[in-house]
Amino acid sequence: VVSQVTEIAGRPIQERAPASPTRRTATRAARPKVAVDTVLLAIKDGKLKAYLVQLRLGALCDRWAFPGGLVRVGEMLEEAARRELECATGLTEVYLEQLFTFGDPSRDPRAHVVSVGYMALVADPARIAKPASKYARGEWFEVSTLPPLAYDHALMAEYGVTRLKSKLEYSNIAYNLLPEVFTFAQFEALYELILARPIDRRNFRRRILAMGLLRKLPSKLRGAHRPAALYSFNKRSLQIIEML
Amino acid sequence: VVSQVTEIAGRPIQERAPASPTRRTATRAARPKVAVDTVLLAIKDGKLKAYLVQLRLGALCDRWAFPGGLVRVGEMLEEAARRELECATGLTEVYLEQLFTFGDPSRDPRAHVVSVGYMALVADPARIAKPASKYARGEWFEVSTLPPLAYDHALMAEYGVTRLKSKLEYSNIAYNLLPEVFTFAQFEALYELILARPIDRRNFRRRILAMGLLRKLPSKLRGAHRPAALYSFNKRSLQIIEML
DNA sequence: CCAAAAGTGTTGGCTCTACACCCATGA
DNA sequence: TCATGGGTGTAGAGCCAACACTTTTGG
Repeated sequence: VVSQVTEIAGRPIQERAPASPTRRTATRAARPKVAVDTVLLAIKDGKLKAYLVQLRLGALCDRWAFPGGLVRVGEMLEEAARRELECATGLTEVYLEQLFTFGDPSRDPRAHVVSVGYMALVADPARIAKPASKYARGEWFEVSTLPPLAYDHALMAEYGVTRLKSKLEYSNIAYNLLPEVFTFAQFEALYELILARPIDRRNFRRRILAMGLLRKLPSKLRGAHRPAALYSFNKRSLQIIEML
Repeated sequence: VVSQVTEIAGRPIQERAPASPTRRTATRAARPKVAVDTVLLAIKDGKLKAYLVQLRLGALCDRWAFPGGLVRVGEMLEEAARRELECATGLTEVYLEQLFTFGDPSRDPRAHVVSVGYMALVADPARIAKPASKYARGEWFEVSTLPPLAYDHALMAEYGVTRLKSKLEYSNIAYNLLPEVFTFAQFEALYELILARPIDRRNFRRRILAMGLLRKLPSKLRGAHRPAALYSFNKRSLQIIEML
């Protein structure tokens, strides 16, 4: 009943040259497509927010979704995610991390599209450019009150937030959400905000400073009150460290 | 040699390419394909081993690889992984968990195939059937001394072992690697084996038993020496618990 | 009675948590 | 001088790690 011939080795063996893709695909069995989608997160107005875009055209054109699109032949997954993210936001050089791959055939009503979900973080949510023409608009939404989302993007949002929460506890990932230089109060507020629980200031400060993650800068922030010491991360690359 | 019977019979999806500019399929340009590959792990002869298969045909036919293959249209990713795993081993009902998605266009020299990597665990490595005809043979290898692997499967193996190690520390995932009923010594040996470090028996036993993860059975194991109490897991479903 | 694996408690050090007041500045 | 947010220390509890001998059985 089942012919194994098609997939000897589980992979198409007769396709060694991408020379004549058109004619070949015409006769070939339909295959799922590959897309990437990126949950872009940032702190804005004291809230954890996600960036959503609205498609200009198509069946789902009035629904919000995360920026994403099909992966091209010869393209790395992360490269595709960066390309689509830049197209939607103008951002380059963001922190990017693979979340999970969503393959439910019904997640896209039009076709079977397997989507590799990414999480992206930016420190400065204001530095978003107008989206490219394929999108009608883009906007930041508080993650706790997202509008109805296209595809399975609500689930993706959950994965993103969960990953960020847990990674805050065992890595220095927070450096992606803070400016180069910040006060300790900002750092602590970030943790309280995203983990959604109060943190004892004295214990937290003692522990964090003891682990040598931050560098105290000579300058101070002058404002309406007692000046705050300024800090910056010693290493702006991902380190796995128990934070809490 | 191309027979689409499998695909078409399985779940035909009319791909009519709606005029959507975002995820456009209109020209049927070449797209990356989607595969799944599964790192199957088990404890055998007191070692952590992975199951590898050798392809019967194709360019890579003398290289070892993890069981896997292309995802069909309309198929869930995990479903595809189970199908390929059963085809290679006869096993059903294994524990399966998504690891990571590997998308390097050069990972498969023949075509751009994005592969969703899974980790599978079995308690009884002896219960492996002869692989289906597409494979020449299958064998268990110690994970520390794997033979040269096809594709990027060496990397996948690393992801699998790393995931297993870390998940042993914060979940009850071990129930997938032990029989229904076991002695505490077996349980502890599993941890020492996979984490590759000695564990203090008294501290470990006290902590584990205190967290109520295991149920002590009335019977005892009789052998050449002092009989050992038998235990079994209270819940044989994944629980996130700090174990170490 | 011997070999081999199973089973068991205590102590000291360290870490974590709880908790409240003074400080520096600009307005 | 006052309002506001920045900055600091201590003590008690609980947890964790280190550590070695006794028990039970089969041969």
